Amino acid sequence: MIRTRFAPSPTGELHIGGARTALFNYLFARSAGGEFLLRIDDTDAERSRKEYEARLLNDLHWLGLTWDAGPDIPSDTPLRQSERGEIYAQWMDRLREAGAVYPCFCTEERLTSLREGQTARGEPPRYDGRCRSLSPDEARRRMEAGERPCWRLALPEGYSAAFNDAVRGPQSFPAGTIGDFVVQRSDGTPTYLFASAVDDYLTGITHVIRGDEHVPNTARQLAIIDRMGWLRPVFAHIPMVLSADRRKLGKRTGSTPIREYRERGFLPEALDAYLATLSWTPEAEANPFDLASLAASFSLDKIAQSSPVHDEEHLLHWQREAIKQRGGEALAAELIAGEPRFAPFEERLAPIVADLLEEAPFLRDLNEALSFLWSRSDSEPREPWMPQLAAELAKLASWTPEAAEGLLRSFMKERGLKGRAFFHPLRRLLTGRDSGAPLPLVVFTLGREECAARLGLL
RNA sequence: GGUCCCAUCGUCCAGAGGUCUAGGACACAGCCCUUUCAAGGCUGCGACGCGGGUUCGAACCCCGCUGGGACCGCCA
Repeated sequence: MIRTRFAPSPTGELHIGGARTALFNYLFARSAGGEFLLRIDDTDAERSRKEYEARLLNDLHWLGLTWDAGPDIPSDTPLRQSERGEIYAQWMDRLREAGAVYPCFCTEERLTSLREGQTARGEPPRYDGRCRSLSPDEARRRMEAGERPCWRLALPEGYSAAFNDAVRGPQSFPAGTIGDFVVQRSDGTPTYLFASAVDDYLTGITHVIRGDEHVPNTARQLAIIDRMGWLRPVFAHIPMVLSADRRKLGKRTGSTPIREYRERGFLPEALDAYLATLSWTPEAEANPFDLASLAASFSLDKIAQSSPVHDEEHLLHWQREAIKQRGGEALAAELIAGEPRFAPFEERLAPIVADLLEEAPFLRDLNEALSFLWSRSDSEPREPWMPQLAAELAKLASWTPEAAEGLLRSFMKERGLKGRAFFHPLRRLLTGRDSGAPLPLVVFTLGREECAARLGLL
């Protein structure tokens, strides 16, 4: 059974890059009839915040993603790393028993100057393995004296890692590229590298789909996985989404939180459809606004290897398409839900909404564009022919947009009025604006009485 | 600096040696439609980074260069 996971750290809000990683994991799992897990990687107690976790879940839900296991789903196995301390401790013991790790007493200062020296000499900065040669007795003595070491994985001599990436193909890391890395901090908590590998193993993750900034980590995690003799998951590193300045989409560089797009009125299906075009394209037959359809079209080997640039213009395009997709009927209902004053026009609202949504990509625009329905502008000048028009409108046999249009046209012709000379003052009076939906639709939506009232008949 | 990755219109994607005088979408420009602003329809603008190979033939394969990016934490 295919099983994927999205494992964000609750240290900030979900943004485009994270959402896209989550979506791809979701899509891949669903495309294979597998499971999608949500795990919270909060081993960094200092930076992790509970409120971010809640927001993460909220945003993910809003995007329409569902998971088969997650921190909000009751289970025997907690999916929050901060609650899995005992599990990591157990596996750390195994690592220790196997002699795969050693305690390191190096100070932060030494580590820093070590790095600086290496960098200055043009060497790759990495731990030099000094504490590896510490005798067990010495190590015990220092621990008993109160020193708190961190624990590093003892990389085999000449360790090099190779794996086959599902999107990037064969990858290899020459020996000597990485040094003995920390698996457990001196405060006893596991590092991401270790906790993540353990969890992926324990939860049966078959495919690790993540941003390609993690490629170097894979070599390290492979060292753990191989040392423990675990079955390796398939790794699929997807190109990171870049901001317009072509930098990593980070906290600082133009990474608008998903929450903000939501607040600005974007539709979740618009976000999903947009996200799906970043390094991937759904097949032509797929409905980009439907996650199931997207999933049916998804495949890892169709993911491009170059980094896409986040472009809000494109997002906006998908928003336009998505809102059209929703249709006048559904949108009219939402409009009323948000603004009760639209209620009186309920049964005539859909057509004008359908027309308007072509130019108004957001619900709030629709709201704005239609506010004339419940707010009259009585200060507009009335033309002498208006009461007569109102009278004819009142006698109209059937009240439909088509009938209204027919009457408007013939009335205009009979009076010898030119298009603009007729429509413009009418629009001003009826809506208080210079532009908007086609007048016949405006008239139809307002209704007989309201038209009569505004035209000065009553 | 080291390691790894990437390289098609301004942007997002197609393109898996001939069907490519490179296709679509967004943006932009023009035209049409039109009571208005839009939308829509049509047309246009616009790219295989450079240099070498391999091949009868290269956007697609190889090498080099250039450019861009990521990573090198007791962050994830």
